[in-house]
Amino acid sequence: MTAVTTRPRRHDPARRDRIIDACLDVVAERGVAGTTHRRVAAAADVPLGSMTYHFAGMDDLLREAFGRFAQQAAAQFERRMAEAPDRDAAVRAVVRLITLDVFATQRDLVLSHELYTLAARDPAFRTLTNDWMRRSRDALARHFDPATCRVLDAFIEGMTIHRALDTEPHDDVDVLAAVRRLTGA
Amino acid sequence: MTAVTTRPRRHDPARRDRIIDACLDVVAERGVAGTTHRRVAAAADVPLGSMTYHFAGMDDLLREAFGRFAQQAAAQFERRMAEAPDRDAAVRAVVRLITLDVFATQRDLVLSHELYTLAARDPAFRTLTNDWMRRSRDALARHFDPATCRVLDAFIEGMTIHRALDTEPHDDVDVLAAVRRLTGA
DNA sequence: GACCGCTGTGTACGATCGTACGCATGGATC
DNA sequence: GATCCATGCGTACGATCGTACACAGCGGTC
Repeated sequence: MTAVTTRPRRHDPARRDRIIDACLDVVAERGVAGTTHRRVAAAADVPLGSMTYHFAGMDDLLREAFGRFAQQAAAQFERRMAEAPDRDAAVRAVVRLITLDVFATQRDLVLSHELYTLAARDPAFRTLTNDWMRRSRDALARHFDPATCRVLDAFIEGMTIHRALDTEPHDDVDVLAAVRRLTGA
Repeated sequence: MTAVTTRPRRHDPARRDRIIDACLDVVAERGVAGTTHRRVAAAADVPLGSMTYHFAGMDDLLREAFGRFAQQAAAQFERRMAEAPDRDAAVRAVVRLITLDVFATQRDLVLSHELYTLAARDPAFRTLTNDWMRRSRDALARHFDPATCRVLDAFIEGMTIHRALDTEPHDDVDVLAAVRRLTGA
């Protein structure tokens, strides 16, 4: 019935993108466990039928969504590191990444954990995290040797997680000292 | 009908424990997303009704299960560190933790990630990770100063994750060097 | 040994899920 | 402007979920 509403539906290339973004929103809010086709469709304001039309299934959608997330996170990391003119500036950039930048928002923290959780079980998602890690290390490689890049990247990871989950106050000076020691600066 | 089978059902205190352990098994295998009352009941070999009898809901069960997991993981960490007689031995113990011990099994890796994911969203689970982190730091405190304990704990975390997710070969010598630098040894 | 209350279980119900499938719709072709 | 076909949507179905609730059966009490 009705059909009185405007129908500019034909050929909307942004629709698929909107679904992917909405999927990340739903995952951030309810977790992968609580992410359903219906909820994503509602968040993206598309009909339920669009879900199975654009994506083979939930796994397919999640792969695309987290691919986009990892891509954006890596790009942001690269941008931050590219701004550092020299080694000392790179050290301070790393400290800044840990103390406030990357997972400043609860959303990004949750999404990265959800991705790691998927990657821990599913090799398809592990390629996403591997690419992300490689790009991070490459971004660091402009200023540090390969072995240092590896441990430094892991250190950033661990510090970010701990600072996000820990309720106790943090001392940024300690982070700077640790990065200096780790990089031999 | 039937009722011919033996029925030693009365007062089985191990049943509740078995459900908790089975819950961890199911989570490790299918993720929190795929963990249902029915699957846990089947894994624990208890009737479905037992689920709601022993636990208020899935959240309640997960809290207990991950509480046990975090408790066991912390105890294992403490045990490993307690074996180190001096500072140098502690450094080598940390390296061993990173390179092979803690998350040697895929199961533990998956479970810890699932816990972090829950903690990132739910404060109730965050207290579990906080206790775990505090115990880890306290175990390290026998050999290192507080600031070092914090960054070292985070480094262990990050390295463990990266080594578990990364497909490239790892160099344990680099890890030793990094821990030495980080601890000022 | 008859009775009773509590512990634990079986089952059924309503909600919600993913997915298949028929059809509306609007641009392309002549 | 009539026809056709691919794109995209609405809906309905079967499966599976969490949970409520009636009741079975054993240990304690007299």
